[in-house]
Amino acid sequence: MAGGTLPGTERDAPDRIVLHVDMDCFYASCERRKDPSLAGEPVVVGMGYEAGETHGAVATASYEAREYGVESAQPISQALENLPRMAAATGAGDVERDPDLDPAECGYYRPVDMDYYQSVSEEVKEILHDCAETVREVSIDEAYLDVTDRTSWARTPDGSRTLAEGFARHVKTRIDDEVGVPASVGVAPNMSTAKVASDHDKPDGLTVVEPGSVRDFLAPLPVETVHGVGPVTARRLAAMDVETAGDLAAADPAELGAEFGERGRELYARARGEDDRAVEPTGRPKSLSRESAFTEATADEDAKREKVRKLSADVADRARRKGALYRTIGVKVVEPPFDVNTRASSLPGPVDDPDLVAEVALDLLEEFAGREVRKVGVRVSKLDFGETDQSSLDGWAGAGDDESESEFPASASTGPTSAGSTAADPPDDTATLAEWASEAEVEPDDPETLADWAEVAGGDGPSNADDPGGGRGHERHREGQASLGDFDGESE
DNA sequence: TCTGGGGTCCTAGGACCC
DNA sequence: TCTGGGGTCCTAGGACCC
Repeated sequence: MAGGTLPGTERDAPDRIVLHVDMDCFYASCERRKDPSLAGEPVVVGMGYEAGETHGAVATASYEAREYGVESAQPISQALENLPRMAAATGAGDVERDPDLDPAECGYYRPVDMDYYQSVSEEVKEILHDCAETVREVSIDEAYLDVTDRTSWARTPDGSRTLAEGFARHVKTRIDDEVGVPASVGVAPNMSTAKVASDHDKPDGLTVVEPGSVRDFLAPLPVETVHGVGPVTARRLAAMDVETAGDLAAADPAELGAEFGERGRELYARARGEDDRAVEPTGRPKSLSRESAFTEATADEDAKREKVRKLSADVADRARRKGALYRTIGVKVVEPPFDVNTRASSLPGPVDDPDLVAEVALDLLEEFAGREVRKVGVRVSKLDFGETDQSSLDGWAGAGDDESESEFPASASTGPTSAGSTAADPPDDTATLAEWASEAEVEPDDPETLADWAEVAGGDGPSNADDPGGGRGHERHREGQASLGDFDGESE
């Protein structure tokens, strides 16, 4: 900081200027950029359904579509009741419409085109990084900017507005002009207030909350507008007679702490506009997952396993492309009506091994054999980006380039600590793998899975490769692991 | 309202160690 | 040997967000 400042006087540190940029109904806006004839029309972007189908859920509805009661997360079937689909001629996502319907009362339905949205998002983020030193990208359509050193809370000469407001308008206009999608922007002295501000006047809004007026701005708003208060918390707060952010700000923090733990105090602070968090650039992801619903609940083992295999391959592939090793592999199994189960198991060390993801995931799935499921998911976590050192030299060669991995299974050449790499790697590495194997033997916790690990870890690399579908892998090595095989449960 | 997909963080209980 | 307390890691579930 500036020379001569006394350590004790930092209380006078200038108020920060934080922008929260929130793209308006982003997917729908992207569809409009792709097809300008959709401008001003009701647009619904749906997930989990094919073009023309009625299965899936609404990802984003344009504001025009919202007028008809279409909401995010709504089942498409219900959205269609509120807003029928426009006729075929208008685009790939549309089918023949009932001739009795008034076209003026119909909407345009589009399936999610994530690659395209991602590319539009990157254009926006480029502008944001151009406008601020520090950008925290929260999601595909949302980011925080700390622009304290780019502008000021001072007012323009005529006193009509702050310089910060002008700066925010500049950011907003650039996005509109250069990318062609609308954004709402909130400006405030901290992140949580900026977040509320950006939401205050959507779409195409710009809300500035100056340092002295934060409490007054928040006070009248419904408590759900505080970031972190969802339906459950709102209901519990209502039972305590807390209905607005002002009520929350005036509540007894000790009571909130007793009722909600640390989170209660956090929400209390936010409602008071107190938030010291620095805007920090987005870190590495903590987990990667993929999930997929069945058209209708099924108990068909083959169907379940097939889906889990596919999801496992997708997740492993994504992890590899991101350079992530993972130490925990898990599944999610959703049973009707909507019971979410998760199971996970951790490996002794981080790996990049698609076959292992599938094996462990299928093992975990076995617990649900014979039960109806409506959705399954696969997740890897305890990610390790191998930030470390020298291993990158030879470990990186094959990353993201499957073709180059000729003699060993995919798992053998990609990660520094890949489980399959025993055969090829220096003694150093082998020692680690031997440890894993022995660890597996002394902990008969989850016999099948551990058998698999032991096999993979101690294993003859290439034998691991010839399992194209990842299919019935269990028989393959049950023999060699007699001591662990004893545990063999209901399967087979 | 019969519910899509991808994340984060927190809590609670159990295992295990000192 | 018993008892107690503290710390850490693990898994499962829940709430929340976009």
